[in-house]
Amino acid sequence: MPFLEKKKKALDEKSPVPLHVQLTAILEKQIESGYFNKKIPSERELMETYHVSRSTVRVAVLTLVQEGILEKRHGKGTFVSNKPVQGWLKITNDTENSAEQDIKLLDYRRILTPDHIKLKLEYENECYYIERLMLTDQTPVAVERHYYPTEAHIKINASGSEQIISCEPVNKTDAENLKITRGMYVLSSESIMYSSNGDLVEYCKGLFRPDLSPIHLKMSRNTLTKCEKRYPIDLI
Amino acid sequence: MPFLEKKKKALDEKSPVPLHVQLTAILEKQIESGYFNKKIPSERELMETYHVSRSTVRVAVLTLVQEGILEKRHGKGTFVSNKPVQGWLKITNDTENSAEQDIKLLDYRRILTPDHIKLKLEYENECYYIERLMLTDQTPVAVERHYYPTEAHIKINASGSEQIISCEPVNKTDAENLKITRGMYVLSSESIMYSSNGDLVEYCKGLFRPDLSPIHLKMSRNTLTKCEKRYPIDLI
DNA sequence: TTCGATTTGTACGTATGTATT
DNA sequence: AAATACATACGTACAAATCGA
Repeated sequence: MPFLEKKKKALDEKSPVPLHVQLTAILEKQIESGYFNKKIPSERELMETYHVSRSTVRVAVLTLVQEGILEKRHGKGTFVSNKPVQGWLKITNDTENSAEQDIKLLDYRRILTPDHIKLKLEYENECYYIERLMLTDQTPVAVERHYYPTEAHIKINASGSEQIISCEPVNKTDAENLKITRGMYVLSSESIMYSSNGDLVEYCKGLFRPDLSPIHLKMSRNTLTKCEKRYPIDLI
Repeated sequence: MPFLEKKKKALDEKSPVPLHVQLTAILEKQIESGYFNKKIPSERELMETYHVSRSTVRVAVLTLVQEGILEKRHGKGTFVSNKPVQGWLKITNDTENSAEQDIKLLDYRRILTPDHIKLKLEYENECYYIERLMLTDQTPVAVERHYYPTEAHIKINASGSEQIISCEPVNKTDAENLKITRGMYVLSSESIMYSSNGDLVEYCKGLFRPDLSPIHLKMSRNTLTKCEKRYPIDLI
């Protein structure tokens, strides 16, 4: 029987896995569990808690910064990032930033999960449904349909997503909303977002007028550098 | 008149800009100029050359590693990355990896630059033109049209790109090649790739059958994690 | 195969600078 | 002005991977 060891957080110096990797893992778990509200302990505090040097702490923290999980602010501290995973597909309304953006709520209710969504929502029977019309200078440019699991936390930050882009003929209602003729095609974007523990957070399907809102990606060697904005999702 | 100073590479300790930032800039320039063939000097050599500590060298190199410009290999050294920027849009042929991929060359010649491309190719009068048909299991799924500046180096690595995705009605020839009926819509992807010094390397327009090859993006918080493959571009 | 040399990885320590509160 | 937090920079030492003699 082991001694009374309540200090579960301790690094194993004899382990072949490096100290900074162990520390990274501990921090990541604590962050996921919501143990830190927004700010994590300072480098000095982490040094003392885990009996490691400052450089070890810095490497561990840096790893999580690179993964987008933490953010450092000089003179202030290190904070849990609330940068969501969404926001990579920039809708380049040809009319530039000066344009007036607007969102019109078309529908919002709790519904029985449609069959074709069920698979993606992990077979939940009910879900929340939001349908919105996006406008730029009073011109409709997109329709978005969001589906959320009923027990999902509101305002959770997604940590991963998948997106499938295609095009398809528009149906009657959407055509009317987008003010285009029936039979025209629209750009479609299906996206599924996951939380850090793998749960599904949201399924969304967007239909875009290809003439008014193509999808614009800007990339450098390692990352997407400029696809800042998707329409924000503010749950009521 | 300045003294005879051939030693252009020296860091300014009194400068407000950190040493590791200065070193990063020097290395980046040398890399771009092709000064290093593949391997850059070891950490020890850089320490001695620039009279800085190992940690300073490591920070500078790490910066370039994060930007995807360098790659480290334990026990071997640090190397100039040749990971190209292309290869982010994964064409998810619904028929999986097992499927037989094929490319049919439709056209390849030197042409007068079409007007609508001229702007993108920086007003060059002539360019190389390649038109290819992509097939999966003998089924045509996409048409790609590549335009290269005539004096561009072959097999250069792009370091940045922009991509615009939309959809449009297909013309007669493309419809025949893709074996779809005229009037149908296709997914279109315009992409422009730049070299590290900002020169344009390639302009490409791809037309995809939306039913057979939607565009699939997989993302984590900071990066695209799984959009490995675009059709390889092997110049004859 | 073994051994040494080289190179990056890990980890410690110390000191000082700069931003924020 | 002082305390706190991260940034920069120096130093040392040993471990682990690689390669060639």
